[in-house]
Amino acid sequence: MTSSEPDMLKFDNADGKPLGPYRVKVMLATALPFEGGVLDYLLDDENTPRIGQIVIAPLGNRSVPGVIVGLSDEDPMDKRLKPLDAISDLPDLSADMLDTLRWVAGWTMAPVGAVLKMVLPIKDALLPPKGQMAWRPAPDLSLEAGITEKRRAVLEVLQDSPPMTTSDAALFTGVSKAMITAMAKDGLLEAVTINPEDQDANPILGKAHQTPSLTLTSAQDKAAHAVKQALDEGCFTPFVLDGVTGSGKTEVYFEAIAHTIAQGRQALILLPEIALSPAMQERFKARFGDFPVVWHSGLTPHQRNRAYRRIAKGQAPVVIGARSALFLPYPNLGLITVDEEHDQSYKQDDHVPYQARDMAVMRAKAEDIPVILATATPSLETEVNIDQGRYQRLELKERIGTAELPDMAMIDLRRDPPPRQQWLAPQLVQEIENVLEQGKQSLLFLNRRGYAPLTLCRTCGERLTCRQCSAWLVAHKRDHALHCHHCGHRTRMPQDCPSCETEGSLVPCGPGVERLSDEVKSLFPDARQAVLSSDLVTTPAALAAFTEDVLSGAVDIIIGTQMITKGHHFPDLKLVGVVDADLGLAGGDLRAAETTWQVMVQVAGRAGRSGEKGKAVLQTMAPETPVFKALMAADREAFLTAEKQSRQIAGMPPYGRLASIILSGRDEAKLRESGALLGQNRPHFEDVAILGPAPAPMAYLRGRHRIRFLIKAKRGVNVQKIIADWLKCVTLPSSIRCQIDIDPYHFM
DNA sequence: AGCACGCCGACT
DNA sequence: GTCGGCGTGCTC
Repeated sequence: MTSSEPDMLKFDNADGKPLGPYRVKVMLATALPFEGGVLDYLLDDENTPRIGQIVIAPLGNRSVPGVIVGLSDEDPMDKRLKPLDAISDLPDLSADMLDTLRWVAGWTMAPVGAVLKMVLPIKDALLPPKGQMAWRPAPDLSLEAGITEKRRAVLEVLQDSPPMTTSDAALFTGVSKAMITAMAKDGLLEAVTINPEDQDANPILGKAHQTPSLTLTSAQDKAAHAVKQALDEGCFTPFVLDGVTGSGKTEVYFEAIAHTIAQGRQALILLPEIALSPAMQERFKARFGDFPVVWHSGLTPHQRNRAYRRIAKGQAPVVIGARSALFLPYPNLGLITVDEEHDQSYKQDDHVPYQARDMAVMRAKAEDIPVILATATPSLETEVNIDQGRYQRLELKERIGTAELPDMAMIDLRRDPPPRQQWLAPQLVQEIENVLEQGKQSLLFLNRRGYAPLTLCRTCGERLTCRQCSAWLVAHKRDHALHCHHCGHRTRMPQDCPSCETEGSLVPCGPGVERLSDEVKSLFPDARQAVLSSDLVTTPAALAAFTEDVLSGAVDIIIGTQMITKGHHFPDLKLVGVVDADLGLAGGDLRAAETTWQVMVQVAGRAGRSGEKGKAVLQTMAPETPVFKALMAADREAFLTAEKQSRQIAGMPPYGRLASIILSGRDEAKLRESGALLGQNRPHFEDVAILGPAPAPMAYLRGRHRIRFLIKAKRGVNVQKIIADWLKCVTLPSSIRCQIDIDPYHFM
C-alpha cells in the first residue's frame, strides 16, 4: 500500500502476502458506555480491512452496524474474538466523516456510537437486497401451440417488458397470480433473477441541470450567483438567504442545487419534518422534472432501505429530508440547504441532543462545501453570526409580484375583551365578518391543540394532571378524552371529579383549536371552516385534502396551530387573526420573544399574497411589549437590537453558553440523594455558574422524577470539559439516568 | 443503550 | 400454576 492511500491499512508483510487474519477495531453504531464505543473483532484473510469500511458485527446476542477504525495490535488469535457477521458493499466512510462523528460526539457529549447510529441507522440497508425471482417468456416458445387467449396476452406483455415478479406480472396483465405460476409450471415462462436495485443504477435527475431555469429577479440572481461561485471555488461558505415570505428563496436555492447537480455532486435540503409535504416535492418536480429522494420518519421500512442505499451509493443527486437526513453517508456531498433555519424543531432532544442547523454548518465545514440557511426571520444566533462576519447574508428584499406585506393591527384584550368563555374580541369578529362579506378567506392562528388546555373542578379546585408526568391534561372533544401532550397518555374524560367525586363539576378552561372552532361555528353558522392541527390532520393525504379545500375556495375560515405556518400558499387569504399572541411570551423561555416574532411574521406572510393587501390582527393582553411594538412598526432592526441587548446583558446564548444536566429516576428519594451528591462535588470557576439541583422543567415525566443542574458560562469556556471532569468524580447508581444537553432550548 | 437473566405480585 | 414487572450485569 502506498502512502497516497491513507485509508488502506498497512497489512502486507515483506513478501507482499497478506497478514491475516486481522484483529480489527470496530466502532459500533450503538450507545456503548465504554471507551470510544470500539470493540475488537476478527476479520478473516479473505478480506482486506480499510479504515472507514462499513461492517456488521455481533454484539451479545444481537448484530449491529459498525465501521472499521483501525487494526488492533493485540493477539488476533484470541479465542474470545468473534468474527464479523458481514461486510457492507457500500462505499467507506471518509476519514473526514469519522472525524466529524467524533467531533459531534465530543460537542454533544453523547457516545460516538450513538452518533454513528445516525449514520448507519438501518442494518438491513448495509447489504444488497436479495435478488428477486422474476419471469420472462421461455426462449423457444411457439405462440402457435394451442394456448388460451389469456395466456397469449400475458406472454405478449412480458415479451415487451423486462422480467417481472409473479405479483407484478399478475398486476400488469390483469390475471391472477395463480395463472402466472401455472404458466411457469407449463414451461411457458422462464425464471430469472433480477436485482431490485437495477432501476436505481442510473441516477434520477441526470439531466436536471439542463432544465431551463426560471427567470429570476435581480436580487434572486445575485444571491444565486454568490452561491454558485462558492460551489465553483469548492470551499466552505455559510450563506444566510434572508427574505420575507414570497420573496422567492426556494428558487434561489433550487438554482444553486441545479449547479451542484451539474458538478456531479449531491445536494441535501433539510426541512422541518412537518414541511416535508407532498407540495414541496411537487414544487421540486416542477423545477427539476423528477422527484427527489425523500428522508423522514414516515417512510416504510422498504422505502427507507431503498432511499438509504441510493443516498449511500451516490445515486441520489438531491435529498430532501428532516434533520435525521443530515448524518447519512453521502459519498459526494456538494451543498447543504437548511430551510426555515430559525425553526426550533431543528433542536430536538432524542438520542443525541443536537441543533441540526449548527451541525449542518459543521458538516459543510468538514466537507469544505457551501451551506445555505434560508429564512424570513433569522434566529438570533444566526443574526449574531452574520454580525460577527462568520456568515454571509444574501438579502432578498423585493417581494415577488405586486403582493405587499399585510397591515398590522393590535387588539388590547384588556380594553376590548371577548365575552366570557369566548376568545375572539368583538373587533376581530367584525373584521372576520367584513372578509366573509367580500367572499375572501380568514385564518385564525392558535398554537394549542385540542379543546381546552386545562380541566378543573368547580367544587374542589383540582386540576387534572397526567399521572406519569406533571403536565396538565388537555381535553380533546373529538374522542371525549384527556391527552397528555408530553407522554401521549390518554384517558376517557371522567364524569365526576377524580379528587372530590362531585358529579359534573369539571369545567374546561381556556381555548384550544377545537374549542375555537365551536366558537366560530356559533358566531358564523353559515361560514365553512376547516381546522388544521396535528391531531386532526395526521396523514399527507389528509393534508393534501385540507390544502385542496382551502385553495378551491371551499373554506371561508381556517383555524390552525403552528402546523399552518409551514410552507403553504393560500392566495385568497385576506385576514390573519393571532388569537393569543401572548402564548409564546409566557414562562421564562429564552427564545419566547423571538418565537412570537417569527410566528407572527410567518403567519402574517400568509395574508394577501396575491396582489391585494391583507391584514394581520394580534390579540394581546400586553400591547406595550417591545416585540409587539416592533412588529406594529414593522421594525425588524429595532426588535433584533433590543433582543440582542437583553441576551447580552443576561449573558445568555449566543453571547454566553448554557448546558443542562438532567438526572432522572423512579425512586424520588434516591434521585434527591444523587442530586445532592453531584451538587456537593460541583466545580468552582470564576466564569461559570452552576445552578441546581432544582426540579427540571418537567419534574415528573413518563414515570420518572427529574432534577436539573444548569451550567451558565462565558462564551470562551469549554463547558464540555468542565462537565466531563465534574461527572468523573461521582459515581451515580445505575438506576439514575444522566442526560446532558448542550445549549438546551427548554429550561423555564 | 439494549437485552437477558432473575426473583416477586395479579391473573388466563 | 404462569405472565410480567424492573433491578443488575454484560457486550470483543
